[in-house]
Amino acid sequence: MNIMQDIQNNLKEEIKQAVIKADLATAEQLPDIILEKPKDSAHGDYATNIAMQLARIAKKAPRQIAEEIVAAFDQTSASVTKVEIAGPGFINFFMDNNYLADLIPVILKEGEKYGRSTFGQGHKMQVEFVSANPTGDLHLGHARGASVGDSLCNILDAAGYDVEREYYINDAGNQINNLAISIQARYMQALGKDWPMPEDSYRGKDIIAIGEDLVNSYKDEWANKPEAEQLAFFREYGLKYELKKLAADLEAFRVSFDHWFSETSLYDEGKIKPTLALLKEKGHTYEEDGATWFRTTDFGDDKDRVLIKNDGSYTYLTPDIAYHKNKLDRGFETLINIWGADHHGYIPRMRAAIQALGYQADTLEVEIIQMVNLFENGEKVKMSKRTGKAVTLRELMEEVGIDAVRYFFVMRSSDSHLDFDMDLARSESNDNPVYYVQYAHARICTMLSQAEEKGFATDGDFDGSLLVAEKEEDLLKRLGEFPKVIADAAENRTPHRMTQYIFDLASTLHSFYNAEKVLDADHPERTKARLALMKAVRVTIANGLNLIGVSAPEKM
RNA sequence: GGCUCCAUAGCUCAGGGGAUAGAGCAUUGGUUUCCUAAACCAUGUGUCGCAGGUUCGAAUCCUGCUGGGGCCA
Repeated sequence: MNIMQDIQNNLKEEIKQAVIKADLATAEQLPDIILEKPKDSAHGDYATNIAMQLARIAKKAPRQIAEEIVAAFDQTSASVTKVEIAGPGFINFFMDNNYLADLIPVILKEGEKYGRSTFGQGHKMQVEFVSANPTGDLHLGHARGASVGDSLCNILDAAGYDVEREYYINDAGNQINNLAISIQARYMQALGKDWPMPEDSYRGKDIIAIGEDLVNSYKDEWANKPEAEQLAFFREYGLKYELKKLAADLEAFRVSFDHWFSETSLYDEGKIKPTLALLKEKGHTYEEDGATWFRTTDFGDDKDRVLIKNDGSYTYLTPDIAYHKNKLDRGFETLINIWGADHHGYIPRMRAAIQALGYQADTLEVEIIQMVNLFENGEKVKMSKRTGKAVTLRELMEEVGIDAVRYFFVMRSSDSHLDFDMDLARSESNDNPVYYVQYAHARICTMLSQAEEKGFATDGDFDGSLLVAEKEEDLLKRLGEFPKVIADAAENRTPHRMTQYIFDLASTLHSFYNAEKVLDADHPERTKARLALMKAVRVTIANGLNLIGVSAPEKM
């Protein structure tokens, strides 16, 4: 049930009828009625530009058309109290807002389900995100990807899509060999040996810890074994250790995956060769210079790509194609990959692969997450991956708290660079948007418990018609928008809109709080109605916070 | 050199064909015998990077240019 949607659909239908009745256009000619919410409330609750759009079809001036529509418009059945024509031909509608209070029982009944809809119609999608190599700690970029990906999944789910979250483990490539030699070096160093870090080694703190762990468990047992045996062991040990740590860090960050997919399994289960054979069979490959090429230029890539190098080994692309084929074979209708900006160049060839496999190009969507810069004391924090001096997700969580990190990373549009202000995220002040929103929630909780203490009735029927103050109407309107905000954020893959919404809702609540008194013994009935409204706001803020993985504290 | 993201208030950013372009912060002033002042109210702020084009209408769409980030060669 979605009251706001019903009201809007009804209004659109009445406008349509009026246009036809006024003989301005036939039902076939009529474009979709667009209702927008004017920024200025003096322009009504809704406005439509239909008169301007019809100017060409009806061959009349927009304002003239608007006059005729208004004359034919049935206000009563559209729940409209006033209609105005304004500007170049906008028709502004002022709604009879009595229905608004009806939202409250609906919200209270639906509780944590409020906001959910069937908008996505169970469309099967898979979101692959983070997918960091198991060779080190998660850093800032992964953290942003994790926040955005998880929030997006929550939002898609709430909007009625059927979503699966997947993490792709790059456990087959050369990076795992580098992990093994890095661990070997740290192990030897932990034994007190003079062993320099190899050229391509990983230098994160986690690898040092692994070296020390190994010495504690095995003393120098592995130092004298044959090289190949050593490296195989370090490889296996390191992979297990890193994966466990990745999962634990993500879990702490309130991100969990439905499926961890191993690259190695593609080899073990023989998925690579059939994929290559399929591409060849469909005529998308050719041999040149001893290598096998994929003709991605047929699908808009700027040059063809090698699949099998002349030494017989695969490029990175080959298992990735097999992986995406596997995803599609699993029946997902849409694949969303969330990648860091450094991978954007990879999109055309992946898209080409999807098409070569016989799917529409837009079956694969790639959301690019732009870079994060960390600021502390007004200065950019310098980072270097090579030397292991990157700030890790775990450090960030400990430093500023999970709620702030999650909120800050979804606060901005993904395609903007993000300046992460450590001092702001840490600050327990009104500058900090996380606290601002959480405080609104806590504030309501306090009111509700005070109400109990003071003996106000907090349950049962209430008279919604007593909610007539301007700030009450503002709150109700915002509450009603929630399901649509979720659906819009899902459809456009823009989780940052959720932070905007809950910030606005919190702001409206704070404003109401300062203007009106809720607990008022002189007006018991109004108090009852306001308490019901407060509960509805509390539910909605909590649901909104939950969608972005931020807690809704009862006390602050 | 190719590709890509970005350019909007002093700062950080929303807005992605519609009316007088918004928010937070910063500035200045005010609000508490009263439900949490982590709050509220008031206050000024703009060549929407530049130039063309499409449109009844462009910050928004298209092209080019400039500047910055990133990736690739």
